[in-house]
Amino acid sequence: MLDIRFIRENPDIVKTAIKNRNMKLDIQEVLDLDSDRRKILVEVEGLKAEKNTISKKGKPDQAVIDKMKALSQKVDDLDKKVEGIDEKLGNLLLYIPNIPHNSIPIGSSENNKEVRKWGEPRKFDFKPKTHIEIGEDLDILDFPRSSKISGSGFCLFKGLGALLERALINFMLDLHTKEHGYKEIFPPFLVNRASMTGTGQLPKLEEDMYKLKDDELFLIPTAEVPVTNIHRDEILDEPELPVYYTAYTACFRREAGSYGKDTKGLMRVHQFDKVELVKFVKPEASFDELEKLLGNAEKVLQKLGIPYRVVMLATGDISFAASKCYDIEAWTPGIEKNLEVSSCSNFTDFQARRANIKYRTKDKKVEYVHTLNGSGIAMARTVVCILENYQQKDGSVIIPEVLRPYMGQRDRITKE
RNA sequence: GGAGGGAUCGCAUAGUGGUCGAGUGCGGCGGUUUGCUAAACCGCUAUACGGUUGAAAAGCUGUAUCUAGGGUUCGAAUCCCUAUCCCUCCGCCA
Repeated sequence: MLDIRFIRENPDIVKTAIKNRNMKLDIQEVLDLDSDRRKILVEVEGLKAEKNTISKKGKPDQAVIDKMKALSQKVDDLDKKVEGIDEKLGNLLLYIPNIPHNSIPIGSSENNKEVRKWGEPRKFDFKPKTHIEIGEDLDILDFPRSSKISGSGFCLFKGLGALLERALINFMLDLHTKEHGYKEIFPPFLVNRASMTGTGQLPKLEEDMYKLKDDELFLIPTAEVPVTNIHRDEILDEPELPVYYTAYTACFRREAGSYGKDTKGLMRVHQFDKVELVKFVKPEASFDELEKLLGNAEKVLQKLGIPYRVVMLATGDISFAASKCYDIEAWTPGIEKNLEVSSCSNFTDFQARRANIKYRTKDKKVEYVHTLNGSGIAMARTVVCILENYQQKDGSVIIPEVLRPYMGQRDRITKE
């Protein structure tokens, strides 16, 4: 959410931001409502002041009571008007996106900018199989049965496949806690509406979320939601910052409207595991912190030995709440794609304002923190990368060295 | 699922219809005193949204906020209703 005062004072910046995001949104109504609201506030607050003065005098006579009744009636009417405006205004503000940072390219996804590449795609002396074929041949992935149990878009890991999944989670959490200074969190997987609104999933993306109708709870689409909301409605002290959290959670996404896209195998599933990185930082540090966060996520792929590229997203491609965002795309030789395995974003004060997360500076001022998050990294697609990049001619898969301690020192996955 | 009890300023507590513009203690910040530390003493101590002065820093001022939302009343922290959360007990349960 943007600050209404910022919009009032910088309408052109907001309009440009909306245009650069290729969105159609008119902010004139917001400006009009805001100025109406302030006019009425002046009037109603004056009347309330008068009421307060009278009621402080103690027991009134009949004339005063009559006057107060009339005043109360006026105040009620005006209060209702303000309430109506507040509701409309609040709703409109929730649909105004963050201002993209001036360091990112303007335009649609075609203007995304590759900032670096790491690693060389492996050369195969045989035709590489897809992870689906590898998984079936090794009997570590079972799609027919996951469909039977749950439906399409789910996966069932078996044996060393299940162990690989668990090894990846533990490896990533250890890396981020021991080497990158994050505190480990294990949050609830079900959250309330206030949390979903705080991080920006609601109200816009409600149809993408799994919802428990009887309890008004949502399955989390990412650990970002519960972890960022840890500090919702709080004022942190400056010395506490920066706060770094990492969390493993399962993530649940309906993927409504994406039927037919990447539906094969593990590329787009309704439930997947992810290790997430979340930061709360001082405003002046947030763009440096984004680079560090990105580096932390890249480190996972480097240690796993999977080639990738880093892409800076253009104004039309970054998410609603983000000011700047990098995607990490890993190369997968079987399905021959660059798969997005991580997305690292700086939300500046956009989420903090929505979720009301602040900090108190040394000279006692209260300001919004900046929030960031990034996948560090998403599991299902990482499994795709490992299986396809490390497959051997004999059908086995070499286990990357860093994972071996988590897999009983085993060095390859073979059919059991 | 059932029965009770509770939620007040960072923490602890006082407050059962107007003098609450929320008291007190602790903590925190600033000051006095001091060779240093402590103690003692004095002062300050939240957030949001407006208005206004100012170049700005900042100040002055209004309104709202005693978990949240409704209601009663001329007037609500206080009375009533609902929701949420916490605690105790019973039942069920990994």
